[in-house]
Amino acid sequence: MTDTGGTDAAGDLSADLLLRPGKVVNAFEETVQRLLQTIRLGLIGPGGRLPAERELASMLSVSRDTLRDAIGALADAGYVVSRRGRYGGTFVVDELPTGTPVMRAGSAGGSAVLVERPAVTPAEIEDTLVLRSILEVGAARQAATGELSGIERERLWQALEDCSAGSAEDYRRLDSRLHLLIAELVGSPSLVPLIADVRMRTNELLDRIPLIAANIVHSNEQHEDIVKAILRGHPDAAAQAMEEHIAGSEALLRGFLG
Amino acid sequence: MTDTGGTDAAGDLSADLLLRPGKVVNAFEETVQRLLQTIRLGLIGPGGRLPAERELASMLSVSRDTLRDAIGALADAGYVVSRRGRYGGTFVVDELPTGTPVMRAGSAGGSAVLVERPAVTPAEIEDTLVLRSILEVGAARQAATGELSGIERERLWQALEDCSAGSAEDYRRLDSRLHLLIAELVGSPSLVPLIADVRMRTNELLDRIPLIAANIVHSNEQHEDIVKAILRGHPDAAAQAMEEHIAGSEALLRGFLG
DNA sequence: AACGAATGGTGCGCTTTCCGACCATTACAT
DNA sequence: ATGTAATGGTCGGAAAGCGCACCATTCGTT
Repeated sequence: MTDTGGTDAAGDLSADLLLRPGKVVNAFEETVQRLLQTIRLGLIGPGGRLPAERELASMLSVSRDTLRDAIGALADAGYVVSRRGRYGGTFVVDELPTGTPVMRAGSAGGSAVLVERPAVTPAEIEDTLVLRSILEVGAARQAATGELSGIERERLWQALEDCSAGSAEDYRRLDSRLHLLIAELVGSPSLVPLIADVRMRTNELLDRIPLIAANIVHSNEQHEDIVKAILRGHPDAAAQAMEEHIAGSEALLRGFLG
Repeated sequence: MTDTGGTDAAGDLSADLLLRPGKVVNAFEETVQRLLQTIRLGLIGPGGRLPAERELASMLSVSRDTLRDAIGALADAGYVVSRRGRYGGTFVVDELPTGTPVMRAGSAGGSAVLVERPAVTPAEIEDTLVLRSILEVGAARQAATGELSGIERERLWQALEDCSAGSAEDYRRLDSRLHLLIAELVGSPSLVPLIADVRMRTNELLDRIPLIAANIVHSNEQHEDIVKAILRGHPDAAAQAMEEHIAGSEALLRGFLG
């Protein structure tokens, strides 16, 4: 076992918790997950167009080949379609496939396909929910702390209205969009990917339980409380509203999956 | 520019904020940073021994070659020494080198060395401080929420005492250790690397400003408040104590670097 | 109808990383 | 002394990823 040395008396600590893989696996799967995030979290909606391959590869710091492999996997899974020629590009399909996709090595040719995710442990559920609470509540509080420009206030209100007006099938995506916008308004670029990631994990859990119409109505009311608190600049109120909002789906998830 | 599609009216959103490189650079530099974290954050103290190369490579999900390159770079920089033979291994040196190390391509042979970090932008400072506030305050609150075992309470108290008793030169490391232990006590494995990372970033900033003895005394008093609040199970008190603690170094950093 | 620009599609060589096997060294056990 | 187990050190082939150049297709413009 790891020995933390003798200079200080403190016993062996959490060294193992830091010595873990950084990147999930390889550049290819990493890229697939990234693109899946932008699609499933609604940052690029149905019918929307992805940046050109060369530009996108540059954004993600991967080679164009790797990016094309990832796009190919997403195309096979039915998430995107590519058209070439001028004003062509890669587009998100109108109706997204259902189910929770994850990667598996392809059976032939060296490419890969998307398959169902196997299972989820109670520990992973708890991990996700706790982390989500910390990040989202903290983001709401910080968003209400800083000054917001007129444009930002407008965008926030617009996202709230979209979320209320959207149909049930669009709800998950529009909801993610609103939460992600709040994270963006905090003004800490590092925060956005973290919340995006934890929301992806949360959505995977939510996909396993039924969607109840009454919950949507309730969520929309809470969204309004959150947005109002942020716009008024009340950090504690925003944090509390977000906490209650989070607690709702936490109870749901613990009830169905715990 | 990215078009988010026409199905919903919401304008183009933060797509760019998600489409960014995942891993910092390559496996080698990633590994160096990881090892540097465990050393500089005090998870493995001076004189401490790293896990065997084969095991460590497995932990970090990199090949043994890459790991050895990273260890070699750290050895060149004076952080570790390797001894071979039975009961040998790679050990952290007794006196850590000073300065803020970062990677640069080696001049010969394909290896690399550690050099000084160039600069830091105000935006990056703000990003780090905001993220730190969210994570550390949230962690303190959550740590005070859950039940703690006797062993955990003991470790927490021990870390607090170590921190108070440590000399000025050890303070940064022992301080990080205490904060990281709090994160560990939350029980959300995903949280620990996040706090470790934001602490590394914070420490890099703190290394640029003078260390004042009075601040250490003050910090230790605040540490005691935080730990007591956690042990007593008062989430709001723990959060507030942590917030005040954070605010201290925030003011310091903004004053010197802002 | 012809041209040009933007885009996806394809092929090739180079570097990095990975994987497995084997060698060299050391300290403890016998 | 001898043996053995655990460790760092070294080598060679395989795979993944990268960077670049070039091809093929489709649109708008002229």
